[in-house]
Amino acid sequence: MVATTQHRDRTGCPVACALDIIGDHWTLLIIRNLMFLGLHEYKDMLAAEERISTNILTRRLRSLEREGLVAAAPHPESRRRKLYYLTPMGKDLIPVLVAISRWSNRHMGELLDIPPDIKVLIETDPDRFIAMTLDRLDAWEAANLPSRRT
Amino acid sequence: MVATTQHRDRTGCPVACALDIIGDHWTLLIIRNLMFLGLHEYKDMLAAEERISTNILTRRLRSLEREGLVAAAPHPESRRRKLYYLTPMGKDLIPVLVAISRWSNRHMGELLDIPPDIKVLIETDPDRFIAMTLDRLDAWEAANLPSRRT
DNA sequence: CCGGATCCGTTTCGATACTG
DNA sequence: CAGTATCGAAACGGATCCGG
Repeated sequence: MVATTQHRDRTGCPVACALDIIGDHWTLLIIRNLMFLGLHEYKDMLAAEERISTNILTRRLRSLEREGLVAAAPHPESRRRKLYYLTPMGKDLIPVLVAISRWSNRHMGELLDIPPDIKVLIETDPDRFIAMTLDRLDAWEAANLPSRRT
Repeated sequence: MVATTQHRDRTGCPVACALDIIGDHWTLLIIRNLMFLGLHEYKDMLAAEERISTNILTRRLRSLEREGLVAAAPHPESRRRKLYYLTPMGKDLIPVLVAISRWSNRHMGELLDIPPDIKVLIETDPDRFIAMTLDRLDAWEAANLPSRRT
């Protein structure tokens, strides 16, 4: 059996430790799917525009579950499907994603394709954007994870 | 000739675009070396605790220069050595690194090994920590890149 | 001595076909 | 439709070699 992600014996550096968990091409994209794009199912993420392949998606989801950033609940419509969602530890990455987005907006703005009002909001009032996003996630959880409403 | 980093034809998503540039295991560590650790030379980065290997370091430095996050100046003591430093675009990643560090502090605090006062500062007043860091970088540039003092 | 390029064995990734 | 098996492609890691 091969571990999906063995921690490299990195160091005590906060950046290095975090990168051991989120420092690959796909992990933050999955977090983004769950945080901003409302993609909570395997098939939805497969269909997302970056074209992740099936084994990679499975591997990353398992890794994220093991690390405690993502959890899965049974799907109400099917025993096989699952609803993936961010744990508090995963949701806590929102400032990272927002910082990354702001950097992209500043330095490769022409290439990007996001709604202008979001672009403006994220630039002028990132804290409000964060609060709105967290509210959305809470609402989703209240609607879809009734059993573990905190 | 093989490109050191071919942009994957990702999407217009700010997160995806940024990850095409900074989304690998080593790039952000090199940025960290330049931003926080004062490691401005090839040999210093090689000696840094994460043990990057020579070819990877070279490849990443070239990639970062090509992307415009890092630049190199001639070393005053040797024609062969170079002084690597962050461009404005590279320095602009500081909120990203700070956000990552804060996430690490919150979720894997016991594992980390950073000075307690820095840990407290970065948690209580990240903006001040950022300002201090940028001041340090400016001072370094004024001392080491006299020709391009802006 | 030092930056860094090259070669090569090993590991990881990724696309596709396939299974239950 | 979620997840696995397979296998070729790419990335990594380190030793070594080169040029100044």
